[in-house]
Amino acid sequence: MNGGMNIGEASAGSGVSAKMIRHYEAIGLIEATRRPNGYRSYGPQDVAVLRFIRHARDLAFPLEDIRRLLALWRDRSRASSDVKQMALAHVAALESKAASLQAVAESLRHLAQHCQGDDRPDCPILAELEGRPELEGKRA
Amino acid sequence: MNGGMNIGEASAGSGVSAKMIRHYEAIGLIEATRRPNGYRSYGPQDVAVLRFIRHARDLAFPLEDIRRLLALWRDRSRASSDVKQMALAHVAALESKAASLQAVAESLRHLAQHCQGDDRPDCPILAELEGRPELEGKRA
DNA sequence: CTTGACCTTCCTATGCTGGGAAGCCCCATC
DNA sequence: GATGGGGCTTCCCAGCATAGGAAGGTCAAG
Repeated sequence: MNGGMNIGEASAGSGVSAKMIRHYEAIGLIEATRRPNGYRSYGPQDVAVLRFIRHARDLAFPLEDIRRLLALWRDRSRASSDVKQMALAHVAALESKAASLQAVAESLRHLAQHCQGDDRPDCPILAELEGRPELEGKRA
Repeated sequence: MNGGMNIGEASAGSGVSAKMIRHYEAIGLIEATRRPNGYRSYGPQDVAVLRFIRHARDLAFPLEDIRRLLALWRDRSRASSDVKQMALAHVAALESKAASLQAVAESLRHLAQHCQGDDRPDCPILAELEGRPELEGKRA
């Protein structure tokens, strides 16, 4: 017990898979000291970082955001406004995504509503997908 | 004018990028006849298929679903119930995804609400991300 | 010493789309 | 006829975050 967990223990203690821990290291999100035998070694502080990352992922922050959040987290002289700004921007992105999914679901549900759903082949859903030529030029 | 559009025209006429048309062919979603010089050639029917695909993508159907939708579309003896079932399952998936995004946004918004957002470093958002150890074992 | 659990790296896949390079084809214009 | 340019071809790479697996090293217990 020279004070260091192997990746498995760090994983169990943080809820981040060993696979992901290595990945986060590969992309420079975290670092790890190595034992003489090449094994990664983690201290409690490292595990705290991993937990932080997982929590942020649970809140659907992209890894690039997390990189900045970590920097803010470690910077004891940070301004909370910076964090809040990131959070709110992220909230906006999430809500926008949610709204557009909801909108699509909505319109598809309407289509389905008009579909008999019986043994006959007539189906407004397929008819809609088929669509009129529409002369539509540009796609987003 | 032996009756055949090149991929560029098919793209313009369907709203599907040439890149994607080739990709759809590569994954076996569509086919294409070739001219003697190797160029792909598309007829109006092919363009209709591409439009169908694009409409389905606009409704966020995954390509595997589209594969089945295309089969149903072509099958004149299909039962509309099959289509409706797929559509409703997809609607459910979309709404579930939207709801979870919304839920995450919600909780993050609450966190942000309690953050002063000023020059001081105190930030409940970071505090939450830091989190208590929680003894949490398994992650989804 | 063997076994087995753990660790290492490296490659692959997912789902959908875009970007770009290298090279061929064809038509119009000079 | 030669040249230019735009379209076509294929193939590779990128992202996002995660998981799976292969091949091999390491270590502790039996």
